[in-house]
Amino acid sequence: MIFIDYRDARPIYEQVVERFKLLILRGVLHSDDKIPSVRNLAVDLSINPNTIQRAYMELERQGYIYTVKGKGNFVSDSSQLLLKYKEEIFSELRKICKEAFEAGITKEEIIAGIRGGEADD
Amino acid sequence: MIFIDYRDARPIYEQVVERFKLLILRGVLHSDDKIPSVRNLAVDLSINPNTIQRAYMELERQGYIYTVKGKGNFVSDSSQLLLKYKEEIFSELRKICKEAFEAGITKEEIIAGIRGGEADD
Amino acid sequence: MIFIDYRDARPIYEQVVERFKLLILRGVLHSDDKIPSVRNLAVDLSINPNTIQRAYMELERQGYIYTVKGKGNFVSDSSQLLLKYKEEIFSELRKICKEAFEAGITKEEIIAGIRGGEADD
Amino acid sequence: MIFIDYRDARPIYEQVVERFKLLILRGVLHSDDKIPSVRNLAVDLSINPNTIQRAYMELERQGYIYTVKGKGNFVSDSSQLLLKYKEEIFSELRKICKEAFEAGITKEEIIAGIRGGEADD
DNA sequence: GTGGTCTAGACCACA
DNA sequence: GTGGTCTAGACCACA
Repeated sequence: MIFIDYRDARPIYEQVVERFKLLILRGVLHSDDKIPSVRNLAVDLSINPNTIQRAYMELERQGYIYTVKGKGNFVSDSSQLLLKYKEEIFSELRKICKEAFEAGITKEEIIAGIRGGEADD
Repeated sequence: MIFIDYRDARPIYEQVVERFKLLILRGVLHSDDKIPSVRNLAVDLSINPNTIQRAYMELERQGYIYTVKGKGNFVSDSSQLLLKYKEEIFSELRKICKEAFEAGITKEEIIAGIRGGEADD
Repeated sequence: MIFIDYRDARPIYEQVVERFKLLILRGVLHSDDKIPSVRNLAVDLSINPNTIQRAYMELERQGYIYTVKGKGNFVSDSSQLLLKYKEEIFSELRKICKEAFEAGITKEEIIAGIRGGEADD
Repeated sequence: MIFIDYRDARPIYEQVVERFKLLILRGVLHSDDKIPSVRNLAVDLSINPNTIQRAYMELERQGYIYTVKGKGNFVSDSSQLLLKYKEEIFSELRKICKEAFEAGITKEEIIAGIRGGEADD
């Protein structure tokens, strides 16, 4: 369910955060589902529990999971999350578009680039 | 001409690289213009010469400037640069769009977001 | 009568303690009323009996209930309890006000904030 | 400037966060002041650098400091911070007042308690 | 078992 | 020197 890409330059905890966000946003994980315990996931991925702990802390801070001490971590009510995530994505997009405009790229060029670019992956 | 934002989380050398790229792409700096010496710029910005050196190395690697030993650093022929920069921007855009698609955001939503978002700056 | 909010960051036993305190202070439970047995409540709430046991121990320690071996747990004489509870609340309030004063917030600002804030619930 | 109270039940990192918040809010530390490096403060307080690191991360997340990699941590522009902190305090106050109201304590009692309570510390 | 905090210490990028 | 990430492992509160 969760995997780490060691060629990815990003820190491990950040990758873990992103994987869970996508699993939740795409509806693979549902509200109140229990996610793996810090220790279990650490063993599964062969990484240190502290790193998982940090990822879970961040997921909780961002509202994707909630923690019940002594019980485990659970998926939050996801209804609001997709909206928030879209806002994040759009904010990133706007930042890059701003850069693009500064370099003289037009809005139309960008839209054309996106129109054509989806098949890329 | 060049300034540093210490509140920006990015490393200083990266900020310096970006400023020069934009100055060149927007035509403020022209082909074969001499840019400040490593030492002068370091003094002007009150930062370590190593940091400027690194930024210039990166700019040279990316083809934005060329170095003439004993003479200084000069802006490259910019005709190809804008195309290359656009490719970089599009590559970043595609990366984010990919994330968006993975979370179930549609191409139309993204385009609408960009259409509306330009006034932001 | 008693419920648990798993999204509440506080430990479960603490939530149970608080619910009973409020039920007693607000007169829903009266002196010498029998409260549910540890086992029954544990089954009802689907939680570990140890957790209920711990909550009841804490309620007894604070004087809200008393235990009769072989009979069950009963609500204490509540006449003194409200006074004690008010003292607890005031102590918490004073702690926060102290923090506020340390940050330069004035007594008047606080009182104004409370005056206006009541409608919040 | 910073000290730890080992009798305080709160975690060390939380105490460090609070001390710095108060120093900044009260104007002891000013915008762009450098705060001690992670390692130095760890040595001074005889605690682990990771604990300080965590406190600084939290201070940055809350907007009290900003980090320049390789340079150190610096106090943010504090003009907005006091407002935000007041909101936090008022939110806590409202939560407790709500509890108080639920137990039948009146607004007047609370205000009287605060009026009289300031001298307490 | 489960998460939360902390210590001790390594290695990296950046300045 | 300075922060960022990570490992290894301890001890605690809670369930």
